[in-house]
This record gives sequence, structure tokens and C-alpha cells, in this order.
Amino acid sequence: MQTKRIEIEEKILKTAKKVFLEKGMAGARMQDIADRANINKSLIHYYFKDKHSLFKLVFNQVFSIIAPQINEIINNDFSVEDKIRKFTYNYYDFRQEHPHLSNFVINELNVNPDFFETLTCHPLFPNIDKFKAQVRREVNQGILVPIDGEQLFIHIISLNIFPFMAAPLIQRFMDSDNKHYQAILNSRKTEVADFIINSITRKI
Amino acid sequence: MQTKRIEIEEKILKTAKKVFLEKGMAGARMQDIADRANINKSLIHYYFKDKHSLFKLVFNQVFSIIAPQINEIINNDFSVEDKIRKFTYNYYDFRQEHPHLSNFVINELNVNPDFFETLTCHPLFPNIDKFKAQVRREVNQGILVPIDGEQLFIHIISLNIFPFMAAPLIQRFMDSDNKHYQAILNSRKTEVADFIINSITRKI
DNA sequence: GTCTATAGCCAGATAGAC
DNA sequence: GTCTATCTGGCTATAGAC
Repeated sequence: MQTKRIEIEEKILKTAKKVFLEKGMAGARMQDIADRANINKSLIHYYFKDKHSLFKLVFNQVFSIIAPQINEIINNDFSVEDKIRKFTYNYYDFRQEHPHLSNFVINELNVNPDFFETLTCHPLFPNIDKFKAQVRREVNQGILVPIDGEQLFIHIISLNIFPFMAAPLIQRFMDSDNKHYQAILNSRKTEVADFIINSITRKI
Repeated sequence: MQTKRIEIEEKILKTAKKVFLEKGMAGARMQDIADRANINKSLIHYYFKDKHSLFKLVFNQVFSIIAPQINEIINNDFSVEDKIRKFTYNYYDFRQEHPHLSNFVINELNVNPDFFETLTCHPLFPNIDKFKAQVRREVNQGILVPIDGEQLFIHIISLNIFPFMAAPLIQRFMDSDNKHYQAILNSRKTEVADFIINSITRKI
């Protein structure tokens, strides 16, 4: 039955994604994936050859979720300010849905740089040239203070992504419970955008 | 010979640190540590019992390098502005010396939250209460625009740490080579501080 | 203290029955 | 396609000679 085959493939992929995201490539166990998916371990090999093949599929799939988020800053038609507000506002909900994503990608790429080969030819792989040009334009128009588009791009993603990546650690620096830290993250939906805009727009 | 014993212990620790930082706990191999340290694998067990004990030692040692960096923002007597400038300026060189540190700590804590037990009782474990109070004071004095100390703290470490953590990825978003990205990071030594200060100080 | 040899385990992968 | 049983290799850890 063709549909069942696909169902199972997807169940394995979905579960593998969960396990790889939690434990990373080196820490993940095929048996763990099989158990959580309620299937026999051999079936994973039947459908996906080996651990590495499965991982590469998951890795690309995960990147396909992240890439559009980044591209939103780069490719839509809003002003720089609106881009920042929109991205910052949406990022919180995105993280609620996909908590481990960026930790996973960044870490695996650091541990095993070979994976870049898989990524850089990805159809959605972000390139910030358009954003750089837009920033230059708005600086020339006097909307923004003089700032380099590359630096601004780094500011934006740093202020948004890092507080989630290092959440458990920062939370302890603040000696606060999970609920309080979630509230802090939530208020960053607007706080971060205000902070950036306040720095880069000309005051009257 | 007592001195030789200590020499070897330190050689193992130093090498173990290197390997754990590169590969993480799950990816590190005892054989790899032995080979790079030019000693017999059994010796590691003789000196440090097992992999886990060795890892915990390394982990705490690594955290002892990071903690003072964070505490610099929190505990010295400079104004908020000077703290930001100083930390931001020094962080680049710190990263040149210890490139994998924060990735390692943050990732291991995400994969295995149990390690927090080892950390939270660490004598240098940072607590940002003093910084919060200082920010509140400077806001009341009109030096800073109204801003929450916790949010500002998160801004500062995000803008500094993340660009290094995600360096390989961001570099490719920019389609630039390593040298260019290093230049970008280097100019952030002052750029980031200006960016923050520009947002949080009152304009004349 | 340092080595060799190996025990013992566990994980990924495969053979082969059904 | 799905299962059981098993192989194979790799890794941690230890026993024991020197």
C-alpha cells in the first residue's frame, strides 16, 4: 500500500527530527527513534538506509524551516523599520513552536563543518545583499543614521535568537523561574524593535 | 615524582578540554584525547577515573573562564556606559583566545540540563542584581532612558556573543570569506557599544 | 606509574524467516 | 514490508604484567 509506506516514512522522519533536535547527531540513538515512533529499529534502515542519511534529511528539513524566517528580513517589501518590527514580533511565536531549531543547526555546523556542503546549495539559502542595498538607500534618504547593513543584520538576529538559545543559562543569572523569564522574552517582542529603532533612526 | 604527576594531569586536562570543546561530551573520544596528549589511554582512567568525571572537571574549568567575563558587566565600579564599552571592546580578544567556549557551555546545558547542578553552586556564578540596581539608578538620574536592567543585560550579551556563536552561518549569509567576517567582528568592538549607547542615552 | 591485552557493552547495520 | 536474531565495529573501562 503506497499511502502506508509514506505514512511510516513521515512518522520516522518526524520522530527522528525530534530526537536529533534534542540530542544532536552524536547523542541520538536509532533505538530511541524506533521506540518513540513505535516501530522496529530495522524499519528505519529499510526506509532510510543509515543514520547519516536520515540525519542529512532531517538537517535539510530543519533548515527549510529556518530559512524563510531569515529571508523575511531580507526579501519582503517593507521598510527597514517595519521589517525589524515584524520579524521581532513574530520570532517569539516561532520559537514556541520550534524551540531547539537554531541551537541544533548552529551546534551541528560547529561540530561538523562538512554539513555546510548540504546547505549552501539549498534553494532558500539566505543572502543579505538586498537588505544591504535597502539600508544604504534609507541611510542616503536620511531615514536611518549611517549604519552598515551587515552590522544591522547581525544586531537584529543576535538580539532575537540569542536570548532563546541561552535561555536556561540567562534565566539562572537572573535567579528567576521559568515563568518570569518567559515573560521577559515575551516583552521583547516589542522591546527589541524599539531598542533597535531608537538607535538607528534620526531624532527630530 | 610529584611534579611529574601534576604535569601529566594537567596535560590530560588541557587536551581533554580541547577535545570536549570541539566535539562535545557525546562526540568526544577517550582515544582521541590520549592520542593528542601523547599518552596511553589507560592513563586517563588512572588519573581521572572515567569520562564523566573528566568531563565534569573540564566543564567547571571552562565555566570558570566565562564567569569572570560576565561578572565584569555586573560587579565593577564603572558607569553603565563604560561597562558596555569595556566589555564589548574586550570580548573580541577573549573570543580569539577561547573560540568554542560559549557554544560548548550553552549546548551541553541544553542537551543535558543536569549539569546545572554542578554550576549553580559555582563560587563565581553570576547574578545580575547589582547591575539591575545600577541601571535603575542611572535611569532615575536621567542618564539613561527608561529601560529594564534585565532587558539591557540580555541586549549586551546577545549582541556580543551571538555573532561569534553563529559565525560560520552568518558568514555564508553574507557570502563573504573568513577574513571579511573577521573584520566585521573586529569593528563590532566599538560599533556594538555605540549602537547600544545611542539607543539608551538621552539625546541633547 | 605505565603499558598491553582484553573484557564488556552498546550501537549501527544486515541476514534471513515470515 | 516487518520482524527476530545476529554480526560487526567501536568505545569505555579494567585486569594484570612490568
